[in-house]
Amino acid sequence: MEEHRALAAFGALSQETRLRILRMLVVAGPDGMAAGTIADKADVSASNVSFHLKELERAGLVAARRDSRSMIYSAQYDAIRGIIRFLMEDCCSGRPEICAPVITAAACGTPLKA
Amino acid sequence: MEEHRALAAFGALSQETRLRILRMLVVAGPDGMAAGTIADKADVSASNVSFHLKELERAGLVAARRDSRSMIYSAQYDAIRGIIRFLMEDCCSGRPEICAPVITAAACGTPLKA
DNA sequence: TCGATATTTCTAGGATTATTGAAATATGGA
DNA sequence: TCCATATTTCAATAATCCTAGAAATATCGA
Repeated sequence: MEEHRALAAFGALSQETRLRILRMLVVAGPDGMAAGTIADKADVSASNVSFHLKELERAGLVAARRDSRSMIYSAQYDAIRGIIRFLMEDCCSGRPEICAPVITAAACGTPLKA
Repeated sequence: MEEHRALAAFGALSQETRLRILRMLVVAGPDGMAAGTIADKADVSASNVSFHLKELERAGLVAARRDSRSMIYSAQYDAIRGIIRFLMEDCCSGRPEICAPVITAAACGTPLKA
């Protein structure tokens, strides 16, 4: 991931409503959620959710598709992976000891050797 | 890492100059770098570098200490780890398959089983 | 076609953030 | 003490971002 895209992604993640939306979409999975449903659950107005969804889309973190009258938004896992990787490469390239603990410890709750 | 701190960290990382500074400081290691040196290498004015360093400090990504006439700034590895972990927990809690590839693939260039 | 639903676009505002240069503060050495 | 160095603070400006509501667009069903 080039710096330019990383900057956009960090900018998109630095806003409370957007972070909340992205989290919801990650949990929702590939099926995604309709804009209206997102607005309801995130408790923001239609035009505001549209603004933030566009921002997330511009950053490549979500994708949109139309389903009848609804617009369905879904998280772009590749992009999320991209940011994590960007951070890791950025620190690890200089200081591998930074990431090592995260990798061995976190491991997404899934034991690495399982 | 609570959401509040994560938002601040993402905000700090979403600016070109600050991202550049943090990368330099990660490479510099625990010894850190003087504000003036950072300003030179990042090619920004003294007051501007001060502004951005304060922003990074507010986000907990760097720490400052005085050494004679210079202020030495150094990257806070714990905080960097914190963001990576935050992203991983956020996605992996809902969808473990997102992070798995990053963990097995990236691994900071260090083979996991070495 | 008409009306209802779902969402986006536009406009205007207020708020936050970034940049600049000048002035202020802190430190060390002559 | 005085001067030079290193950095921060301040004030003003420019730029960007967020929010809200009204109007516009798209889709569906009657």
